Amino acid sequence: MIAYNNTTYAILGILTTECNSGYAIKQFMDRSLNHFWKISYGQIYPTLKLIAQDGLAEVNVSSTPGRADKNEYYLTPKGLATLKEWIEQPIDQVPVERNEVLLKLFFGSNQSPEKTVSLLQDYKQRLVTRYETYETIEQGILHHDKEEKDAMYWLFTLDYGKRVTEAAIQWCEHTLKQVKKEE
Amino acid sequence: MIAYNNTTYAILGILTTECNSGYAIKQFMDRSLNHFWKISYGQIYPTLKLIAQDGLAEVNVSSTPGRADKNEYYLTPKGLATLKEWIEQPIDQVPVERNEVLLKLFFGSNQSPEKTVSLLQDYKQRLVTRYETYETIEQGILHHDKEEKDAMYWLFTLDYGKRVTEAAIQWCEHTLKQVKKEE
DNA sequence: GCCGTCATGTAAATAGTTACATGATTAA
DNA sequence: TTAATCATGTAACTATTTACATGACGGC
Repeated sequence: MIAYNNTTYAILGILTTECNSGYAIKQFMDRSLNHFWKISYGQIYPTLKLIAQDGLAEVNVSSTPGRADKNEYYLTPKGLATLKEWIEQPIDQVPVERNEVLLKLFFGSNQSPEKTVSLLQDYKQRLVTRYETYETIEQGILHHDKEEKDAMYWLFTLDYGKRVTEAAIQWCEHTLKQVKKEE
Repeated sequence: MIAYNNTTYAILGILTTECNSGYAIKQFMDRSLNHFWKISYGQIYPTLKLIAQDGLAEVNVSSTPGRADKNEYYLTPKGLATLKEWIEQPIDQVPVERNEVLLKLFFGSNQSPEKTVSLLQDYKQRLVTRYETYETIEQGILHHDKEEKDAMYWLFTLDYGKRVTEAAIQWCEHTLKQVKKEE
């Protein structure tokens, strides 16, 4: 079996839900996978083409009068098998998560402590906002998608986001105290 | 002033330390920035060339008899100014950290709970190993680089890594319990 | 004689974003 | 009339990794 990249598998995965067009996939991603997998149309449309070409999905052009044509993709048994095989494979390595704030902080001795304080305060603020977004999405799932077969798994990934973000916020607070001592 | 990418700034930053050749930069990165910024030779050498071209660093070819020539780069005042300016800029957005484990977990309903348990156990193991690596590096800095002007900042970034990794490990344990109930 | 370390570099492939192009409908 | 939503797509650019090529030294 051919190996695809993770973005292709992400799209195959979304095709197991109600979403079946490029546009719908993007919508779905922006609302739910956004915190750990994000892609642009520039990747979605060519990937869908490839998926269809390789027989992992079948295309159906749906025409609604007075609406642009919509290409609907439906997973074939081969497509579902390819997805399942990938899910079962253990990941080969945990990738390095690039962090621009840490990169700037690492070279912080070339800067005044006050500027470092600003950097950290700004970062903390963004993390707090992110945390609140997670909570909002979580509430949405709890209220509207409780019967959805995937709901439990969606909540797991959100819980991850919340826990890791909370740890990062606490680190900000702790580090801010340390840096302020240097002023 | 021209805008460079973060990788270029990372290299400029490393040039403020004792490291001044492509090879030394790679060594340094692998030992210290590795957990939040990783680059390959394929990026380092071309970037160093660009940095020199733009007058951000000067090159000095050091020849030791019976050794390959070494290109030593030294930051110019312009290079240092460029670095400082970048450090001071607030980051424009916190990027999405891609996570293959979360991606597989998100589509977990297409798989048996036992397989999900394996996925999480494997992930947890890798995170524990990572945590231990951070502790080792931390001890190294505390014992060997205490007088180093950058040591405090290096420890801050390690603390971040430890806290976030610990939160992820705890999430694994918590989620494993939940998934096991489904079996 | 082989392996690890020191040392520099390029070419090809892959991955991904951004900007652009198009065009219809609906609601304010 | 203007903005938002629906809908698809491509071209150019940027970023990055991987694989390859080269070669000397020192220790086992």
